[in-house]
Amino acid sequence: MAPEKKTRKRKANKAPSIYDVAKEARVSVFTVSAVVNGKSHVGKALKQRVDAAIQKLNYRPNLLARSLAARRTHTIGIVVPDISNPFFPLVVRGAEDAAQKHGYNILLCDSDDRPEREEECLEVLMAKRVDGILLTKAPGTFRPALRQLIDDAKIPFVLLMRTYPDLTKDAVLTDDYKGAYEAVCQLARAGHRRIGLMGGPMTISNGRERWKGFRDALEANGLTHEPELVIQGDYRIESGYRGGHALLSRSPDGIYVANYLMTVGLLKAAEEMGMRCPEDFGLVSFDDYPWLAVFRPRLTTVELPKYQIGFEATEMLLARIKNEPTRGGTIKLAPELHVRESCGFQLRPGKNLADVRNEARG
Amino acid sequence: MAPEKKTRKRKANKAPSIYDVAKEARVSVFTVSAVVNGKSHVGKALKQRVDAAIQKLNYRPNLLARSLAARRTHTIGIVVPDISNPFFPLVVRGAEDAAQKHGYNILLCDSDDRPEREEECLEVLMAKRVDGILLTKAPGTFRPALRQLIDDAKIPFVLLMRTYPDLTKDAVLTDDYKGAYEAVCQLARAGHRRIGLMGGPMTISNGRERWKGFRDALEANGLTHEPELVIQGDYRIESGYRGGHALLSRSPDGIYVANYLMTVGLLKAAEEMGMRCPEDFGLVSFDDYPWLAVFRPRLTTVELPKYQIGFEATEMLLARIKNEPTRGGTIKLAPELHVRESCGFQLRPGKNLADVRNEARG
DNA sequence: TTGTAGGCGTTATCAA
DNA sequence: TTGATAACGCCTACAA
Repeated sequence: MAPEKKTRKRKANKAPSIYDVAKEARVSVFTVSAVVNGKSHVGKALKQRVDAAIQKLNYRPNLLARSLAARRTHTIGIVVPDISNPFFPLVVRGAEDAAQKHGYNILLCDSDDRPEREEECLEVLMAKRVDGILLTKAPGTFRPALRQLIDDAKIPFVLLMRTYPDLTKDAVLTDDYKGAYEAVCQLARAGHRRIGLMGGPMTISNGRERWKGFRDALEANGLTHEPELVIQGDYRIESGYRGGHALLSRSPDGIYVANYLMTVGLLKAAEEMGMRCPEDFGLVSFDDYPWLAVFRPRLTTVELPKYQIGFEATEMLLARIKNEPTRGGTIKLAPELHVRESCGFQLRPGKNLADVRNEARG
Repeated sequence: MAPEKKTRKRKANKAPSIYDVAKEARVSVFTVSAVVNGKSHVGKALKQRVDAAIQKLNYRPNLLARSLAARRTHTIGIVVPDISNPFFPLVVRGAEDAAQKHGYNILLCDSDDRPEREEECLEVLMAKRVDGILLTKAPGTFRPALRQLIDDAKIPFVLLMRTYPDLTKDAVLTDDYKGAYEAVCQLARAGHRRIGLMGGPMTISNGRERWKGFRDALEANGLTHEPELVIQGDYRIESGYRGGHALLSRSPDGIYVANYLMTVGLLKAAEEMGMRCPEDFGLVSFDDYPWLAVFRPRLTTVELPKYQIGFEATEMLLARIKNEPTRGGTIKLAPELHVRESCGFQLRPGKNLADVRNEARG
């Protein structure tokens, strides 16, 4: 028996494949592939036939199949603690813009800063064969099996906002030490002496950095470090609220809060306690937002370049993916102090702080 | 010549495949597949051998290959105008939670409300064979070729926040008409008579709905509709800022703003013009956020259940994907009025509005 | 219950 | 320049 030529089933009301195009144009699939990808040189005539067939069938390559064959998905994963924390949307937007510029897409995951969920996210991202991962590391270290998986996959990671040296040195951070240092100096400059800290988790690198900046700034300003004025939160509103109650009851005259959500919680606590900012306490917060310029109290903040973080991290990741001779490593972006009323800068030296407060009250 | 048995190359320092597991466990790939997917009944002994092999090799199925074969990616696409608009993160979070619950992931795209970008997003999502798409439609209609693609792909869509009947009736919306109506009624209740609108684009369904609600509420309260007090923006800060300057210069005593970002812009304009809220104009805004309860002016808002929008839309989409006998159709979620000081409710009837204003000024 | 072999839609290798 | 055909890694009839 003569071996019949293998025939592909003709499409039955499903999306056309490269075979359908090849048949329509009376060429081989190779030729179609070459035309579609602009590789190899295809003769004018053939190319036109192929283009016509593509047009006629409204053909679009199946990127899944392409990814499987080419071992490249043109998709990157991004794991953030919580996209609904207003800090991250701009980071993600920066990442998306950079990715899109290079023809990549973004698979988004929220870890809620929980190690188990983070692990699930990473597993599925790797199983879906993303080309690289942007990670804002949750507290804790990877389990060995996961670590093994990551090593086997040889997939590049770039860290966002938080270090995790065991995994990689490639990271885009902000200079949190400096930011916190400047925040506290601003409070000191405004005349505050008993300065409290509503800080982040010490299990997170930037929680530690911000704490160090706070501590060193106290010292540099000749202020004493009072342990009871230091509270550790988890960057969520609720912890800022509870911490705010505790902290404010100890009457600090200035407070540095390590992120925006905790500031919101703390202000709620202040209100419940009938304490006003900046009349009763000065405040400097991390993260700035457009609306902070129009609401009162107008917050003095240390702005972090969120968009840039996402954008540069993605550029770095793509460079790794494409194996470009890259300066990877750790990038530290500069924070920027936005001075507004909440720090109490109106209360300048020369005027006694207590007096000004009484005026404000009266 | 005896046909040699087809042999798969052994893994050379790359992720183990189902073949490697099969070899290790001395079974066929079918058995491995059956064990991994929990289908079919596999004998105790074999199952144990397979499990051991999986463990030993730290095997994870390649989801790309699975998707190609099973024609199901367990990934859904979501297209929003801009994830950095604070309205959308919670929507996306709701979608992610629902998706994750069912073992799905999310591919995120920003359209910037530009039709060309929206088209690119949709094309690539479909090319990557997502199982379904959540879409916040940009203004304008689809080009025929895109429409063709969508029809050919037979992929389910669920619309978010904005209708587009030509595509599908499946949508999760908010009752924007009612929300706007109530917002304006609240302004009227607070004693305002010349009420202005800082609205959204009339090219977007909810822009029209909110406008209608505004108009009808004016009429229901016996107020006249003054065209010069109606301004159309695009839901961005900048348009609220420009519109705010224009609108405030016409001295309305109450303003309804159709979204949060435009409110931020309008408040900035007010500040530049030296006008205070609520003393100089009452304000009701759409969208609520946790921080609006702690900053001044405390905004009266019409809250939209953002998280629920994303969550329910995803549930609906997944029902379609799984071909469940579903009540699809259009869901309208109820908005919720949060009354705070910005609307001027302190200025109750009985007290003359102008008088109260003078008090506040004095 | 378990194995064999073909298909999913590309890319990539090697001849022609 | 082109074409035939084997990967890519998994699922799934159909057989045994």
